[in-house]
Amino acid sequence: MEYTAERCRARETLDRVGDKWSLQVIALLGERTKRFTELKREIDGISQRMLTVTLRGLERDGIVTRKVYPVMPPRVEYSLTEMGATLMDAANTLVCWAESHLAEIDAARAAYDARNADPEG
Amino acid sequence: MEYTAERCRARETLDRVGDKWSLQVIALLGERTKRFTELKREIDGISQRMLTVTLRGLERDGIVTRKVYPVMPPRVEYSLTEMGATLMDAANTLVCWAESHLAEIDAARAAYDARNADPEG
DNA sequence: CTGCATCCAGCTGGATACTG
DNA sequence: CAGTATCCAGCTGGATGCAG
Repeated sequence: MEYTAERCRARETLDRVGDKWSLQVIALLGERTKRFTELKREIDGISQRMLTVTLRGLERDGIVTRKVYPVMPPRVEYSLTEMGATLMDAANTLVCWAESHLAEIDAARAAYDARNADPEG
Repeated sequence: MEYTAERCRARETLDRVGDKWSLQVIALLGERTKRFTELKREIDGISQRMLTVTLRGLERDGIVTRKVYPVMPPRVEYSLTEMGATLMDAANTLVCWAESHLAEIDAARAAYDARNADPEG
C-alpha cells in the first residue's frame, strides 16, 4: 500500500482546509448562505483581505459558490456547494477528534515540557 | 451552536497534522514501529531537520513515542501512541474525501481559471 | 458593501555543515 | 545512526489605503 502517495493527496486537501480561515468559513456557510459582511462579522479577527482570499480559494476549488446581485450598494452571497457540504462532514470527524483529545494533548505537552525543563533528565 | 469556537479548537488539530510532513509520518508509523533513517528513506523529499522537527512535535503532543537504545551506533525507534492511532483514523476520513474529490476539485479549478482568463467575462 | 493593491513582519521549511 | 546549529528564501497573512 502506497501510504506516502496517498498522504500526498491527503495533503492537497489539508492545504485547502488547513489554512487559518477556510474551516471556519466552511462551517459558517454550512449553516446557510451568507453575505460577505456577515461572515466578516462572525469570524473573529479575520481581515477583509483574508476573507476575500479565502473565499476566492474556496470558490476556485468548487467548495463555495458566489452569487453577485448587480445592485447598488453591491450584494454578494456565498453558499456551500454540494461538494463543500461533504467536505464539511469529513472535516467534522477531525473536529470531533479535536474536541475529545485536546485535554489529553495539553497534558502530553505539559508532561513533555516538564521532562525537558527538568535539569536531571 | 458556537461554530466559530469549535472550529478554533479544530484548527489546533489542523495545525498539528496540517503541516507539510506530520500526516505522512503518522501514516508510516501506523504500519509499525520504525527507525529514524527508515522514515527518512520512506518520506520522499524530507530533510533530516524537518523529520526531527516533525517527530519532536508529534512526540510532544503525545502522538508518537520515542525509544532510545543506548548503543553505538545510536538506535532510536518511533511508534504511534494509542491517541496517535485514533488521530490516524480521524485523518483517514479526510484522506478518503481527498481521494474521491480530487478530480472534481481539479475540474472546478480548471473551470474557474478558464472563466477568469476569458477576456469576455 | 464588496473588494483590490501594496507593503511588510513573522513563520515554515530547505540547504548545509558539524557532533556524539 | 541520529541528531543539532545556522543561515536564508519563500509563503502566509496582517495593516492600510483606494475604488466601483
